[in-house]
Amino acid sequence: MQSYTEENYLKVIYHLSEISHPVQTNAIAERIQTKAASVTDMIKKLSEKELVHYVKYQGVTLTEKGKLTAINIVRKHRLWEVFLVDKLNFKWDEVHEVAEELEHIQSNLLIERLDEFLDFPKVDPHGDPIPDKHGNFAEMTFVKLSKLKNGDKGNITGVSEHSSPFLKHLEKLGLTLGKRVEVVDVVEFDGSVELLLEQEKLNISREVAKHILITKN
Amino acid sequence: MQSYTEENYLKVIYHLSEISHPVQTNAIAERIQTKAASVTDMIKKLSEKELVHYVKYQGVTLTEKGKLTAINIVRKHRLWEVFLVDKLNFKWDEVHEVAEELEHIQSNLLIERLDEFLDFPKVDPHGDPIPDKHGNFAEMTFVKLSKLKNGDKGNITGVSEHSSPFLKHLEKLGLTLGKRVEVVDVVEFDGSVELLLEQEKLNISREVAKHILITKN
DNA sequence: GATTATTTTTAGATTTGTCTAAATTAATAG
DNA sequence: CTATTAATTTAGACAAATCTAAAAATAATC
Repeated sequence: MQSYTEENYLKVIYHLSEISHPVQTNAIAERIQTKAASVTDMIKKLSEKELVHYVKYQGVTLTEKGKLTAINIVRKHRLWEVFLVDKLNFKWDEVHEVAEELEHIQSNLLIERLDEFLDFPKVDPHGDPIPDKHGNFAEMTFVKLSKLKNGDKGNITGVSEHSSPFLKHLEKLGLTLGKRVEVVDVVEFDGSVELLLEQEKLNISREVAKHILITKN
Repeated sequence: MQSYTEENYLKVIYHLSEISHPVQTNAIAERIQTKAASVTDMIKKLSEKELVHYVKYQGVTLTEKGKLTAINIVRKHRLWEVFLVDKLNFKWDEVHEVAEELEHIQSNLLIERLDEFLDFPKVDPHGDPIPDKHGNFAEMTFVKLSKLKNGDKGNITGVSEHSSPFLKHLEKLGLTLGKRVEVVDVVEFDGSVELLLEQEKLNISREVAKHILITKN
């Protein structure tokens, strides 16, 4: 059993692993809002518990055991987000902080029952995949909207940026999960994208397009 | 804002206040599974924060501020219990430990939405009253089953003992919340009670009868 | 009312997670 | 390849919550 704090470190290392391998001390410190020295201390502890591989000055990677623990926390986080949005009418930009707390509740029965109650969702309200109880993710087949060509069509199935300002912006534009879009034109000058959404034309910056995930069809 | 630990102390002091006034150090230590010395330390801290009145060697009582905090935790605990039983099909003897964790989640929005989602329940799965967001309890009008006389009728509306063995025992006898019972005879010899429950006769010990709460009608 | 017994408190130590400041290692630039 | 900069680690300290052992206060008993 790990402490609340240890769980947070594992989760952060897991997420950062998708960007850089191995994960460096400073990156963790920034995400966890703490100092590099504190991170070093905690990494040593996690290393003794065989949850991470650690080589001085080289950064950390999760062991199989650590990865499973981290994935389980991600599973709980995302299931709670679905609960908050689907059952308690939270908006998709309001769920993160509360889910950060709920993800640490210890009860396998609770989480399996919650999964069932929510009808075994495959993605959270941001389109991020929810692993099953064994830590397996369903295959996801989306591409960044910024990679589409003129005439390409598809549904919005996720976002790769979860800040409230970004999500609110998408909300205002009507670009929410499940919506169908068609690329009318990719502007050569600035890379911005001209879209067709429910018969309406709209233009989004390349920066925004990069963070919208599309399942082509 | 209080820590997880401070919240637990306040909750325990609140519950013990219903038995003895003021609450003594040892009683708290036993409930919190810690040592008397640790309790003294924490009480001093809570006293400095003006959450309890504390006089050395005389025990503690909650201040108005401390009482409100405690009631809010009780509110959260009981609402989560309703959620677990009504929505996730937990049994009434399975909910306590999980609710002990969930009661510390910090989010007013969450708890108000949960209250709404559960349709503003007035009692938890054990019949204990759920205070509203201002800390007010609905008036409860029940008596111990052991106080009823021959011929008295009423509905089971609560229990005053929450241990799993006791609840499982009631479950097996069919004595669950809402059930209507009639007292056929109070046995003079041992104080045991002969009941009529759905046309079936059954006998329960005085010890059990003392912990079943009845609304007469 | 003096003497035990019980309860509570103090004093000092421990653990977990954090910090600052200094030292060390690695990376980068000339 | 050396000098500078950046990242990381060590050493020592601190706050929160706990503990043990001893001292102090209160309660119970003869």
